[in-house]
Amino acid sequence: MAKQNTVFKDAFNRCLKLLAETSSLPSEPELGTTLGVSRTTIRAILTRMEELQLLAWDKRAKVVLRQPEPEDYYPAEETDSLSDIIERSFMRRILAGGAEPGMQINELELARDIGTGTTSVREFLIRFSRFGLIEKRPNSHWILKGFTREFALELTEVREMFELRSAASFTALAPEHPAWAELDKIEALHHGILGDIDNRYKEFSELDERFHLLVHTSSSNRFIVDFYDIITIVFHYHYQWNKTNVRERNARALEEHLDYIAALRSRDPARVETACRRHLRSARETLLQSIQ
Amino acid sequence: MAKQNTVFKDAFNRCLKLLAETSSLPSEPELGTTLGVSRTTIRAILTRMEELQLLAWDKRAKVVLRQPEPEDYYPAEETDSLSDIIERSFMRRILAGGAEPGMQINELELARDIGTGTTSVREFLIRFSRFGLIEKRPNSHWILKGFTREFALELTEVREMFELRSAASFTALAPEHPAWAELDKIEALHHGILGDIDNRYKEFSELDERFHLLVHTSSSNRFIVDFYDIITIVFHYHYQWNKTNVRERNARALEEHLDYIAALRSRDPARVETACRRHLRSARETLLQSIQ
DNA sequence: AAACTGTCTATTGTGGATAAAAGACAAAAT
DNA sequence: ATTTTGTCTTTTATCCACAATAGACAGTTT
Repeated sequence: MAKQNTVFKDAFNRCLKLLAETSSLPSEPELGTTLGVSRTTIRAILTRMEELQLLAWDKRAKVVLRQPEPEDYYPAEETDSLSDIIERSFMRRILAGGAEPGMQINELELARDIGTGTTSVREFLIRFSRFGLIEKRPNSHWILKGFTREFALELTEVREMFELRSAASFTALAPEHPAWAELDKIEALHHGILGDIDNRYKEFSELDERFHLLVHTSSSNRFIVDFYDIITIVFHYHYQWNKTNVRERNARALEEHLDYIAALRSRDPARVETACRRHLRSARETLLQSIQ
Repeated sequence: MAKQNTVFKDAFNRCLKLLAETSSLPSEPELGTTLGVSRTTIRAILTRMEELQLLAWDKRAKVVLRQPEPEDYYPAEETDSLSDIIERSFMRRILAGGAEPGMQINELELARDIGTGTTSVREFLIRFSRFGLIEKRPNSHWILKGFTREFALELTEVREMFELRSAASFTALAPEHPAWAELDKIEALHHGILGDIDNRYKEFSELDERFHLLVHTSSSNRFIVDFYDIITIVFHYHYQWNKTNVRERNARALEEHLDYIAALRSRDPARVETACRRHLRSARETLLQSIQ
């Protein structure tokens, strides 16, 4: 099947939303910038819109003919990139199906299972290996090192070093640095969620990532920022399978965040360190609890 | 050309050395363990040795017929794995040929240049990307972020955090832990090289890696140990192109190491920290000097 | 003059094919 | 009863082909 046209389908769906809001579409380069794709893809989208009688297209004139209907959209399953599909499949496999440490991982079997070529699986595994959960035996299989207690402890040890350092450098940012404005927005969201915690506690996960990423980014160190990818993926999947006391846990974490944010604002190093340590300790406990 | 038989050729060459030392070779599984390859490869080696009239092989009997000659060996160029070749080629390219930050890296062009398929180049770039020197634009090229001063500073910042932490945990190792014995050996090598520094200063680079890896390993943290790969590759190539004052620099580093080793032995945290910091500072200076 | 479109080329993402290498299993040898 | 060998199957490493996507350039429009 060579390359899949998920980029086209996803951009097409997003373009339908744009189309719903105006009577004519802008120029091809402008659309390309807006949707983050090349002109080739834009032109494919416009062609398809013409076919569906959504648009009358003649050079610069791109007149909207009708509102998009639900059936004009490509189904959501078809817009996921192959690497996302492989990632989800793989994570489900190693988290669900009795993934004992030491287990062998077989590229070919994985590929057959997911219904994809070996090349893509292989590239995924190479990319994934930087998370420290799998290891390659050259000319042979991969080994699953497992989502174990040790893994969680090693991960959080580094996380704590990096976040303490980043939090310290955060206080040194100039007052006009955009990070402070972002911090304001994040704080406001915290209050918003806490004010309606029973209905909105599920929004925490995403906000958590946004907040910690902001802190890490202020280190201006690519290794620290890149490391946060590992945290993200681990917590992302962790949130999906540990559902005990989510509401209470999240409420507590939100309070800790607010304390942490106030400490950052105070620019008092000792206070920042205390607040940061307290929050990281409870985050670690939460993670460890979910393991066994 | 499908897969290259570099595993076979390399193992064959190593097997010739074994053959030179005995009158008959051991069993197939035993050879496999010794050379780190499967029986399939061992049997290919034995077959080849028979063809070259080096060996009379009949089941368990593997009688050496003559000593190997230089022409029995496969040439060294043919025993390098493809990924090693790609790595060297790539590093030469980005270090030599005016590698400005922001430059685009083209998989196809790189592959043509090296004379290999695109898949292997792609996989190399994915693996290499964890070193933070390149970055992928999805559906498009890679971008060289460059071996810049910022890169070196970010690298050494993390290195210092990790090494200080590792050095501290080193002092907590039980006296019977094998790391202490390895430390003894490393210390002896330091004295050996310092005693004949004019002739042996080039041995420093390898010893340096061995010493720091030992320290990092004592952290028992996979992320810290894995990070040392980045240091290794950067210093490896760094040593190849910065040749100014090598003798003096290495002599100084050896002295610093000895001081650092003595501090580790003392198990005095403050002393360890001082010695470690001093050495890391001068290592950073050396690296920075070579950049601009 | 600047931005846009038409057209064409080059590169990336992905499946498939194939030689090399690993490894499974039964029969044979110690 | 192990260990070794012969044979066979499976998997990995690598190249190649091709659709999707990006991107370049010249001609056209505002």
